Amino acid sequence: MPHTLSRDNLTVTITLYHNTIRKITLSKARHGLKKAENTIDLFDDISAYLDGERVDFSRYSVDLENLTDFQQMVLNKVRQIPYGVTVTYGMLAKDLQTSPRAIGGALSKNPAPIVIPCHRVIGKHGLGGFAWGVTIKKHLLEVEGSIDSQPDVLSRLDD
DNA sequence: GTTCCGTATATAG
DNA sequence: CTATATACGGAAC
Repeated sequence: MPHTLSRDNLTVTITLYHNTIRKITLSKARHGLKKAENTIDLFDDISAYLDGERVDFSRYSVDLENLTDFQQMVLNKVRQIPYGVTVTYGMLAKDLQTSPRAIGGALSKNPAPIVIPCHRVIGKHGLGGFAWGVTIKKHLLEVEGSIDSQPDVLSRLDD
């Protein structure tokens, strides 16, 4: 049974298994949906994060069991990217001896956005993709001060 | 600005 | 195994 937190036009749902994060999904909040069950620590951390606090999510464990070795390698690497820092798909590819497309493919399987900060991986030219919509990716980067903040990003665009 | 190709990985048939 | 699809990058036009 997933927990839901909704604020700032952003809805976060979290599925836990014991003390491990199974899945996190992000979406634009729909009208009328704004109940928050802040029953776990992670919600406090995510809420603080969305307030612009420099939160460290490294203490949380994420279930990567059903991913390939390659995908786990990429995601574990991405967890090491510090707050407010962005790298490109190409930089990670060079580091891991693979191709930028392969990096993107692995990131698209990220089960826990924010906790595993795949939004900090961007294209050399544009933002790149984001499984939950590039608008949300842009929002997260603005929260961290990585790109210039613009008013009400999430309600401006669709996906 | 566009289009096209090389690349690595995953998935479907 | 072959074909197809990618959250890319770079060259060429």
